[in-house]
Amino acid sequence: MGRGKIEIRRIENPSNRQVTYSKRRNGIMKKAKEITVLCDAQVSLVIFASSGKMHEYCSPSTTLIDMLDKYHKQSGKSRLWDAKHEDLSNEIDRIKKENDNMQIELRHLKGEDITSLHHEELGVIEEALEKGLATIRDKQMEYYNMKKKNEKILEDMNKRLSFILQQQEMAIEENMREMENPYHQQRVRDYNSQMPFALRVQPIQPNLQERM
Amino acid sequence: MGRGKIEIRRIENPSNRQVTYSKRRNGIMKKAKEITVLCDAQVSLVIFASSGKMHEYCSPSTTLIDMLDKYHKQSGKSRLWDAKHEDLSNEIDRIKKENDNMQIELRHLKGEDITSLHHEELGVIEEALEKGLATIRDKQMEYYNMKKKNEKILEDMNKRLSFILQQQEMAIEENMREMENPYHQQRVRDYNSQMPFALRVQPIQPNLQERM
DNA sequence: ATCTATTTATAAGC
DNA sequence: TGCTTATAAATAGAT
Repeated sequence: MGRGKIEIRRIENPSNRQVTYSKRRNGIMKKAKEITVLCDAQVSLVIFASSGKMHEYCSPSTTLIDMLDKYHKQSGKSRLWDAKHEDLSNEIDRIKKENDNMQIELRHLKGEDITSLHHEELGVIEEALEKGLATIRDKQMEYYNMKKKNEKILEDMNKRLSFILQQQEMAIEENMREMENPYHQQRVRDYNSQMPFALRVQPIQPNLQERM
Repeated sequence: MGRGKIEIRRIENPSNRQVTYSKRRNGIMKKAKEITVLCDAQVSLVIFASSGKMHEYCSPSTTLIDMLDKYHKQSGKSRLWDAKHEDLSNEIDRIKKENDNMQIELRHLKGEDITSLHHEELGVIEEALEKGLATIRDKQMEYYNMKKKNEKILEDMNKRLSFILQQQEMAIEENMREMENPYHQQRVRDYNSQMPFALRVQPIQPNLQERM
């Protein structure tokens, strides 16, 4: 129902998908409210967008908990809860095992708990450490090079600015010698007091914006 | 939407109400399925008719229980079900977080995913790697020293055994020259054939029992 | 968010 | 329920 007919299959364009989601979610919510009123029904509706955001509707006369109780009784699926508990327990075991393995690996990399390791295992760890260290040091080197480069740029800029400053000072002194009347002297003082601002150059070097 | 417009209020005629209920229930179910497919959403829908009859829809990729689990987390409305469930859920969250952190640390130590790290963080990692590497190398050194020590012991033993062997061979040759009758020759052959066994010394050095 | 041309849902009737 | 059809609603696409 719209300008064009659409096939009922995943909308690939994320933006379109989001828009359609909002519209249709509102539509369903409205329908849910209507059927509760029109037909004296009880509705529980929970929707999760792919983004994870949730919306819910529950008919006014009841609560989700009541609905679940009723659901429970009618479907006879009370064992689902136990099964869920078991699933959760299993997942906990699985993750814990994964956790332990990682912990051991971490400790080994930090040189802890290595007394029980064989020569070959030590070799593998050593290799991993060397590789990691090399990569980290490359990155550090990158950082230092960048810093050095920035320093050089700043130095160059300093030199240039100093040079300009000197030139201007010389020019001013020369002017002062030339102009003797009060009007001219005033102008020279003005010029001088504004100099510092003229030299406040912001060094907008892209490298300086990077993380350090 | 139909031959006539209707107000959204309870349909008094029970028969009409029942008919409308069926039609609209189907309509909502259809919409629910469509939004699941179109927008990659997850929907849980439970409807009770005033008669008490229940209908439900749940998106294919999930279960009512999972939906409720997510609902639980997002809405913060606890006590949707028993405390056990909540405990298990919480523990999973906790362990998963721990897991993620370790995973990140591991990856960093291996020099992966480090582009977003600051200089200081890189320094910390570098230090950890250096420390680990030093410890591992100490251990390796220990191993090499032990091996060298064992080698030396074996060499010494070899020298001693060679010396004894030589001595014995000399003694035998001398005996052979002295003894000429068959009886004596037989005894010498016996002695000779038993020699190798006499020299099979088991080097029971404690160092050799350690892991390598 | 708002606007419409169209599609879809559905009220009424059988 | 199922089918039909006139009409109300929902909504796709554009702005």
